[in-house]
Amino acid sequence: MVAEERNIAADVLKAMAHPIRLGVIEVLADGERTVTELYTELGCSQSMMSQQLKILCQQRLISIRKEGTQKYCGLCNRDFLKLFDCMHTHLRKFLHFKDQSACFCDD
Amino acid sequence: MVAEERNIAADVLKAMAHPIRLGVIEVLADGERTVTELYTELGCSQSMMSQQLKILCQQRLISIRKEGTQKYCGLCNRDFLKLFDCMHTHLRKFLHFKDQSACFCDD
DNA sequence: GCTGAATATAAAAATATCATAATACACGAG
DNA sequence: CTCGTGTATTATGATATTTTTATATTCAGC
Repeated sequence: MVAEERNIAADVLKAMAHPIRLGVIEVLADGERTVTELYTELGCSQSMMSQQLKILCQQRLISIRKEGTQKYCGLCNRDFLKLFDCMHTHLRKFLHFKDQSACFCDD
Repeated sequence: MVAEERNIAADVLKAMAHPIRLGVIEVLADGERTVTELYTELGCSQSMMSQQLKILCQQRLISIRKEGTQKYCGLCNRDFLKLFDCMHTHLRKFLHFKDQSACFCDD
């Protein structure tokens, strides 16, 4: 990866690096949802959800289609779902270390 | 994933979501490096690198071992390297859409 | 103990992100 | 046309990240 690509990749990752936005991706893995369904299911305000969806959409992580007065959101790239598997494994290890206070760093 | 896990996962992703930190992971995929090698290879200041390495280490993405006056950095979890494959594919699509101005969003 | 190389920390200014509240827009039903 | 529902935008303050500069620490060799 060349430097410019890393800038773009960092922006994509940044778009995923938020609890609500991660939640959206996880929920959408199960299939399309409307905006209302998303903010109800994830327990945040309508405004908050709208803003987070915009960020995900700008990085082409989700797509949005209009149907009447509602909008349906879906995943653009199911490939990134692999991330959740890696993350699960990582968190197990990470939390394990946290419990044991066995840290590689000195913080 | 439950809400608390998503917070932690978001922190891990945030640690990756930076051009230099992505570069570090990419370089370390090839094998251990000293701090000096890293900031030379990636073209940033020593101080900058030291700070970024700390962030990666705190999230257990890299490990650091001391040897004399130097420190050697290595990957903790090669599993996340899959991300670079996903990202490559994604960037190809993303840049394609950018070129074509065929955007799902209205920005 | 002194020096130099490798690395870490602190402080600070610029910028970005987060979260909330208020308001605006779009559209179908009646 | 008006009303209600679904969604978007804007403004704002609080907080966090980024980057640079300056200084500190650590340790091997002399």
